[in-house]
This record gives sequence, C-alpha cells and structure tokens, in this order.
Amino acid sequence: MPNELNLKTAALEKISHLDYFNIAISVDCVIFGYDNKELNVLLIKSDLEEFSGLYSLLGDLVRPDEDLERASYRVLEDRTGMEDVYLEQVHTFGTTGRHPSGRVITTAYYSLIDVTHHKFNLNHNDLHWHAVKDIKKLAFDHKLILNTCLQRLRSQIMEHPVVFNLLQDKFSLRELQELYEAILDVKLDRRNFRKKIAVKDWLQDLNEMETNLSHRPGKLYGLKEQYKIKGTNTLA
Amino acid sequence: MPNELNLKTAALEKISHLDYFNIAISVDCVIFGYDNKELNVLLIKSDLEEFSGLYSLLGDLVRPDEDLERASYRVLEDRTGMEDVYLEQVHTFGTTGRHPSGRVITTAYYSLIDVTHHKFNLNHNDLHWHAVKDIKKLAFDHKLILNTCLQRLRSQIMEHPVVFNLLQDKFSLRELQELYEAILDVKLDRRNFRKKIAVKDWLQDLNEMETNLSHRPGKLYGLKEQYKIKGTNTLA
DNA sequence: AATTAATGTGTAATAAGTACATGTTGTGTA
DNA sequence: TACACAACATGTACTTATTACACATTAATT
Repeated sequence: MPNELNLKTAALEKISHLDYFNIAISVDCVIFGYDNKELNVLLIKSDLEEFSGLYSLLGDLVRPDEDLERASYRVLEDRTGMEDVYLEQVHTFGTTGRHPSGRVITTAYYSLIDVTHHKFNLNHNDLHWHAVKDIKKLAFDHKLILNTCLQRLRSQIMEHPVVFNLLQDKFSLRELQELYEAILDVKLDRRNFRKKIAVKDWLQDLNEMETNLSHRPGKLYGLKEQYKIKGTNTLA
Repeated sequence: MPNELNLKTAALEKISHLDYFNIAISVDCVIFGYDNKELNVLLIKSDLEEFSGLYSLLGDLVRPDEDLERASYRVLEDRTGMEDVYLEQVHTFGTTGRHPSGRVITTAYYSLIDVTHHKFNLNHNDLHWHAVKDIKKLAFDHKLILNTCLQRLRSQIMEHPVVFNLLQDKFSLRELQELYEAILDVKLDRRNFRKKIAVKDWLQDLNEMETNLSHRPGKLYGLKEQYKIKGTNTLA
C-alpha cells in the first residue's frame, strides 16, 4: 500500500511516479470442462512469435476501471458465452521475466463450466479443449499456472460442492464418481465413494432414472438448491 | 499526504495509450508475531486523511523490475530488519474502489517472525504490534486482508510446520500449545495436543529443560532441521 | 517437610476411513 | 421367453484417527 513513507523512499531514489505504472496487470483463466470422462482445459494458440506452436490460457489485461474479478468474468463470457460461472482466484504470478513483451503480473482464476450448457459457445476458431493429462508445455508460465489451479481444484472437491458446475443438472452417482476420478486421477471404490458423498448431504434424489442405456439405469440426482452458489468464494 | 496527490495525478495524467498502465500494484504484508500468549500483527498509523486515526498493514508499490515476492521481502526487511522470514502469498485484492487515491491492486502475503530474534528491529516510531483479537477496523480493506490471511494461517498450522517461525529455537510443549491456542483462539486438551504433535514427527528432543520457573520445568524441543524451510511455498 | 504449580503420561469410547462380494435390474439377443 | 450381459445397489469387518478424561511426578518456594 502506498503510504507516505514508501513514496518518500521512491522519491529519494529519483524514481518517477510514472514508473510505477509500467506494470500491466492481467487475469488468466484456467477454464475446466468435463467431457468423455476427461478433465479438459480451454486453450488458445499463442499468437506470440516466442511461443509459436504453443497453446496458452485465456486471459486479458485488466482495465483501469474494472475489478479483478470482473475482468475474469469478462474473459469467460467473451470466450465461452457463459455467465454466472463458478470462478475462484488462485494465485498471482509476478516474476519479472514471465512475459516476453514487458512486465505483466497476472492473477490466475480457475473456473468450472458445463460444456453442455445451451449458452456455451466458443467464439474463436483457435479455442480448443485439451485433456489436462496430456498437456506437456504451454506458453509463458501457463503450465505452472495450470498446475497450481489443478492442485487447488483437487483440494477443494472433497470439501466443497464445486464439481457440480462441471455437470449437467441431473447426473447419476456413477457419472459423479467418474468425474471425481478424472479430476483426482485415481480410481475410487464405488461403495466408499457413495458413503462419502451421502454423508455430505449435497444431493437431492430426483426420483428419476437414467435412460437410453443398454444396461440397468442408475438413479438421477441433482445438487441441492442451497449449494448452488456460483461465482468466487469471497472471504469474510 | 502530498504524495498521494501525486499518485492520483500520475494516474490521471496518461489516459490514452498508456491506459493499461494506469493501475499500480502493491504488496501488503500481514506480519504476525507472537508475544505474551497473544497473536499480534504489525501495523502502522495510516497517513491518509481519509483514514486518519486508523492503522494499516505494511506495504509498498511493486517496482517495475521487481518480482512480487521480492517486493514483499523488501517491505519486511525494511520495516523489521529481518531476512529469510517465512512468507506466503494469500490473495490479491483488486476492486476498483479499494484505494482512495487511485487504482491500486494489492497482493497480500502473510509472514511469521520471531519477535525475539536479534535482528528484529522496528525502523519506524509509528510501527506497533496489535493483538489480532482486538483489531476492529483498519484503513483501506486491510481488515478483510487480515481476516483472509488469518484464515489461511489457521488452515496451515495443522498441516505444515509453519508456526515455529513465530517461536525461538527452543521451546516447551506448553509454549507450543499456547501458541496454537492463540492462533486458533480455542482451548486445547494437553494430552491430545501432544499426541497430535508427536505423530507429525516435527520435533527434536533437545534433552534440555526449561529454567527459571517456580514450578516443574518442561523439556525443550526444537524443530527438526529438515522442516526449517523459510520463504514462500511455491508450487510444483 | 509441606505446599504449590505445572509436567508427563494412558485408556476407553466414538467416529472416520478402507477393503471387499453378492444379489438385483433392465436391455438385448438367441 | 429365457438367458446373458453390464452396471446398479448395498453392508460388514477391520483399521486408524479423534475425543474425553485423571493421577502420579517434579522442581521451586515457604
């Protein structure tokens, strides 16, 4: 926070105040989607020469009159057409060398979206889903950002009912379990998984069954209304 | 006070192509200390007219050629004389109205320091320790920042051996328990606490006893070398 | 020698987590 | 129509973690 003393120090060092505005701030969104039993992330081909052939996360500079979160929502809505998505701030990356064209500090958010939602619509030909498991290298420090967000997501899912933002409104317990398995990259025991979920009391039994399967259908569940909280988890 | 005006001027000066550089970025440090069985935080009197009478966290603008973490370490070292302190990034606060003199986005770090360390030395008369429990209101959004950092600290201490950065090298289990109680603001059972700590295997029995007490002294322990990791917990 | 104040230690009860197998149901096919 | 299939639904024994709780010991002080 710039208080008197700090700015005095700056003045003594003959640093013009304008220098402090030579840093740009951006947001980067790690947009997770779930499809075909895989956790995916939305990437775009990098347009920087330095990173030609590499993909990068979706991000943008923050506008001077725009909240950090608003900026993330803007990126999300612009790129995917989705509003009211789940969004959570994870970490801010601010090493000096991280952007080749200048000083850019970026705040990373992760977001969970239901790829089957009727509003979901990619606005750009170069936007593609990539299986998180298969991503080896990304432009900038985006691999680090992705890892950090994935780690955060993993630590959230047993504590908070967030993964439902990746699913349609109705789902079977098998689908839910497959989703957990995809995110955590582990195999789970069906009975223990159900017990654990049951104890959390997140789900509403919809008294409906799966349809169009070539085997016994499972019951369908939905997330209880009270847990349908979107947006960021702002504290206190 | 005149400096804040300069800041504002700078912010307004260039609204054309420099638009995206009209945001300043700062770091704020929630510096925790432990003394007299209380968790304290280091605060300074705000010099802003808007916040006269209120205290604020220690922070500074990030310099264009400086990593975000470097900036936090600089603030810490400048204000406390301490190097190699424990520092962890918590959250970035970026709402548009949070700073009265202009657009400033701030990244909050918390830091744990041993107030008895020989290097510890406050460099400013207006710097004071305040009991976290007693803090009602702070300048800017610093109360929110403090709460967020306190919450993070609380969630860390049972998982990671971080609190030892608040203690001297040698301590008794009673002192350690009192520290946990101060941070969590709860009373703990002695036997269960010891069991929990024992299981973590963080401590080295120093084969020494407390001295100068008017009652039975306790054994002294130290943190095992392998856990003496300072600095930020950078991910993967 | 007695008092004081805090140390050090264990067990029983409950709750949570893990490993694991059998009968059931709807669909498709012979 | 009955048989095979594939996935559903469910419970128990075992281990590990958490909680609640009381008494003998030690060093300093009087």
